[in-house]
Amino acid sequence: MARPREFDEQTVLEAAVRCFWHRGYDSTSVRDLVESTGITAASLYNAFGDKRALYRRALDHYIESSIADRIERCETLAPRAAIAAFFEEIVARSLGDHEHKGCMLVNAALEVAPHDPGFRKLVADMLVHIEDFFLDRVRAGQADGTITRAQPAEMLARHLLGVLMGVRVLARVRPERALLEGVVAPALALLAVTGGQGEDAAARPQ
Amino acid sequence: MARPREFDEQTVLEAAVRCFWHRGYDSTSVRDLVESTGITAASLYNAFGDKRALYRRALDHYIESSIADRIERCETLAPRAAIAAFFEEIVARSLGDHEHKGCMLVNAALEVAPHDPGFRKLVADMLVHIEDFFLDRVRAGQADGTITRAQPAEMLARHLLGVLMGVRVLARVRPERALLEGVVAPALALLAVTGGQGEDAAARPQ
DNA sequence: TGCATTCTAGAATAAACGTACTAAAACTCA
DNA sequence: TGAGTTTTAGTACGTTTATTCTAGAATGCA
Repeated sequence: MARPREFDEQTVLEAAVRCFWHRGYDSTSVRDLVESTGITAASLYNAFGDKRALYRRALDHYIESSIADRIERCETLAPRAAIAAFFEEIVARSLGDHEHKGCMLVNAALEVAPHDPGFRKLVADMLVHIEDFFLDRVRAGQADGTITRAQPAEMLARHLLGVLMGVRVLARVRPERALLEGVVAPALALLAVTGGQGEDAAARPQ
Repeated sequence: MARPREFDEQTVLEAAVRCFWHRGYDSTSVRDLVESTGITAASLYNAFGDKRALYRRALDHYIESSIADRIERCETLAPRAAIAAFFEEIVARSLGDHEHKGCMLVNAALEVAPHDPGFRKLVADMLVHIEDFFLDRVRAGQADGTITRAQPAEMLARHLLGVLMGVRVLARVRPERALLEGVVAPALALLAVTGGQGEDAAARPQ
């Protein structure tokens, strides 16, 4: 009934992610996007609306392919292992990120979320989702005795979320292994069952 | 010998800080700066060079008046109190920041530092300075027995720096007291001397 | 084979951008 | 007071921005 697209939407989206991830929303021009996606501005506007809508699609794509995927891979592991694996992957990725792109979600949290309610909700919801992953694993660990009950699961989960954000920020400016691992290690140690005060109450499950 | 300035450089700098802090570097136009500082573009270029140089001056001013000042106020307190007071102030400020401006240094860490070696060094050095403040207080606490020796001071300091960055990011998207305090509380609890394993070696100083 | 539709390419648009220029005004020192 | 200097105010400059328009090419269905 009509002429079919010559470009693959998925491929274009991935190129857009690369652009926005690397330079952020404002510093990425439509010209950059045209060059990097290989399609013309007209096709781009026709297919995605405007620059902001394309950014939204790119961010969604990043979240799905990067974050949601990582959570899915970790959430089936044993509690402590899940959390440790999650952070190990983050540190490894951060150290391998020689362009200092960081995490596109964290970048969005600082660049677009504070001034745009739509994006703010998107980012906030995703942060809740990550927090829920931590919460689920902490609760499971507290239930099976592998994670301390000296502090409420909710608090530990929030702490882990905060540490995650911290690693993502620091990695963009000081991508040093000792620093990033130093940030994470105490958080993991904190989860350990010490046998000291506060653990007694946790001796009997539930 | 010449006509004196009609504007006060300090006042202009403070207005520039407000602009850049609120909207970041890219989203702040020279017209915004002209409007907000009250001086003309010519005066602005004459006095500060170009937009980037003005941003640099504004960031320096922010660092000096906001961060360095806070560290100065806290570093004379007792070890645990210093760290607790530091975070209390951060959380209070974050919750009172209804424009979601966050911390200008953290914003710079994500917007300009990754692509500009000059700014990257400035931000990195400042992060080291904050880390050193934590390190100094942790060491003092370990020396007088008020902070755990279960983990090396360097690691605890790095962890605290990471948590600080995390709070600053989260506050811009989810400025909820429970969340921010939940991020911080376990970090403070971590510093406590538990009397459990690892503390024995710390019984005798040095 | 044609008609309707939707694609592509590239030029064109208007607004906003950082910056530079011109001229007048205001000050200090001789 | 006048020479010299630097600040002002306002405008103008050349880019770059996001977006749209005008063609023409390519397809599916009748």
